[in-house]
Amino acid sequence: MVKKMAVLSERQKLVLALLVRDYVETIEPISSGRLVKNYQLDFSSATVRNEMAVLEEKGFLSQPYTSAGRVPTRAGYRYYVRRLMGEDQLPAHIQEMIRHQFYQARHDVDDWLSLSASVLAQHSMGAAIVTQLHTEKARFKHIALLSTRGRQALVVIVLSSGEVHQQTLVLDETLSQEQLSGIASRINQLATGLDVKELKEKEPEQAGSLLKEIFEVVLNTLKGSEVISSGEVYRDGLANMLSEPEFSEPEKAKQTLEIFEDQVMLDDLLSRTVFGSDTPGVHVIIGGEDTWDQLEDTSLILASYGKKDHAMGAVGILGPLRMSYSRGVSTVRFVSDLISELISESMGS
Amino acid sequence: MVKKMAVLSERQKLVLALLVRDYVETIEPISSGRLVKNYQLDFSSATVRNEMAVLEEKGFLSQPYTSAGRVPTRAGYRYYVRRLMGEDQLPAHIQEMIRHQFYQARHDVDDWLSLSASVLAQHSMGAAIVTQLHTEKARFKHIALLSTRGRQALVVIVLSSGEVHQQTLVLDETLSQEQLSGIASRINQLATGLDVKELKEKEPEQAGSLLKEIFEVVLNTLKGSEVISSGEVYRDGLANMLSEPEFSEPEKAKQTLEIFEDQVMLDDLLSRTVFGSDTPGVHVIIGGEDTWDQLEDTSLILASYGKKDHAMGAVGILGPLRMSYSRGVSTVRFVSDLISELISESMGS
DNA sequence: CTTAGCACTCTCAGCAAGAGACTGCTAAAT
DNA sequence: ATTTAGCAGTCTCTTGCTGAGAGTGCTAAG
Repeated sequence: MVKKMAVLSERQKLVLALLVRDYVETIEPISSGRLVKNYQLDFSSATVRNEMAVLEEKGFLSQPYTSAGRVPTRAGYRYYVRRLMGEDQLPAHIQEMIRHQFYQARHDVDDWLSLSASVLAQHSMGAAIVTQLHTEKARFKHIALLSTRGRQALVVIVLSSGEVHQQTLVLDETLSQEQLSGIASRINQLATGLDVKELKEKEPEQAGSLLKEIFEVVLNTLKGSEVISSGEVYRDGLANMLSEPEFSEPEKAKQTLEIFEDQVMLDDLLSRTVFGSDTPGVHVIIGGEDTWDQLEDTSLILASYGKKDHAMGAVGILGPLRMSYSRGVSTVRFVSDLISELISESMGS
Repeated sequence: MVKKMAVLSERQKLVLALLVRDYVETIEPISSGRLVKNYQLDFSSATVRNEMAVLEEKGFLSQPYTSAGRVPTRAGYRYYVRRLMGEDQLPAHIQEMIRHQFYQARHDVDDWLSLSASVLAQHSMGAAIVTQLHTEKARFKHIALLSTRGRQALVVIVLSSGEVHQQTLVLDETLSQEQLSGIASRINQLATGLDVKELKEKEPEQAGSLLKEIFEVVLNTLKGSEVISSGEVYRDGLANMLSEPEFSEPEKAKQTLEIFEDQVMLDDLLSRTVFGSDTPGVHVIIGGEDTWDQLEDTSLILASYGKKDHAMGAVGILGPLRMSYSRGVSTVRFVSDLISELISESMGS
């Protein structure tokens, strides 16, 4: 589905671009005079007014009330991001700084993700989300059973993608670590390398209820992993986002917070954008794009990380419509590339 | 340190109690007349006014401006919670409902915790925090090494308390699951049942750099577990809290959010209250209690769960000063007792 | 010690007036 | 045909004022 986009003259594009940039900084309706003065345009404010009127008619600008300055509409932001916004690189010294932080957490992959969230939050002045997830057709690789305390046991399942699932079980009776290890190695012998279908055939008929029970857990894990769903989600910078003036209205703040907390929404969003589309790179979702009503006043900048054929997760930031898109895009791109790089490096050749 | 508390007449206590309750519901300054009318007091508004003046002088009430109604101060809330508030039980049908939810998640201990957060958030209309943590002197119990993908490996360490730690490592070379299992069982033979000190003596001199490296990880884990620190933290109901009118001022909202996000603060708070004190039960922290400046406009209701000698974690809710303390306390108490019960049950005899 | 009565204080909503900020339009200039 | 200066018109925002209402503190009587 390709949307028809109105054709704008060069000067109209210029006016729109300047207006968006200025508005993002000042959060105040921008007047024609201001634009001319601030950017030393070589045409007059009356001309700008005429162009603004056209831009308004095409739906890119709006006025809070008659004869106030203009404000970009959702469509205005979209046009700006897709056609007008230059693609800045993140300044070299900031790149260096971020790299440095990552190399310090060299040994723990989970740390990379939570660090990413923190870095994104910091550099975007907004809220950040980082997910783990799995899209590859899953095969069973390995299971470990660990006795923790009393009747509790921890089940850790590793899939061929490298993804790890775990779950605490409460058993019917207390079992020693040796007994659990025994069960685990039986399952490992039985199931290594199999996918869901193959696994189902091997299901033990009546081989002791516990073995069967744990087999069930494995099966469910594999089944569950066929759905695109983010596992653990790292969030950061909520406070940043809520200090944006647009969220001083409690209603909007609440709305946006619910998105931030709502895993289901997030999964839907990711599978329909970064993971659903075949164009790689950074995706910008502005005001819900007429698809997600709840996101009316929120924009997201998202990107996947990991290899194309088995993407491993997504990173992104979340902010008001009026956010610095160019800064955001370059930050998200840089971080997602960096994680991809670190991960592929750590996977050896 | 026992604080001297002003002595109040019975009638003053009554006025304070009614005022707090009424204010919590209405969020409006309470006038003398209103109190008399609403609760059919058998003395006049003038009398109430006199009592209010006394209460104000003692620091329990304040006026937003000359001749408006009265509002409780932090000290007022404290006196109310410690001396005046009755201890309601959670209504039976709600207890039943919550129990039901928990029994549905019977098999996964982690689910209990995230469910607790959700239940607390729902029933308190505030934000909820649930932590895992460890206080017992830790001994090593078991380790598992799992090959995930390429050079990445997952280290899972179980301590004698039943606590589980895990970490992803990036190895120098790709190792097979068999090789990793071999290393794990060597460490298990070597270290099972030992504490930090004993473990240090057994440290392998030069037995292959990988074995040594993983041994380091075990050591650090044990060391780390001597500090009181919450592990994973479950949060819920943020949106609830931010829809409270007192947080419509962005500054306060931000302040409180930072607490919600700040792990260090939370650890400090917990170790100095629920885990630091020898009185068991529910702790109410009102407006930071002159100790935590950031909590000026926030109250917390906290309780630990698990057995006394090896407490396993804390649950709590977080809201504005003007929160329903009696409801909150009974909810937190019920949930923490319920988790304790479920856990001790699942630990067998 | 309690209470009725009253003067006083302070907020809040409403209204009017003036200033300021921009726009839209028209007519002249390029 | 396009651009621009000029100007009337529109809308917001601030300020000051007024009257109503709510609630207190004080005083003097019960």
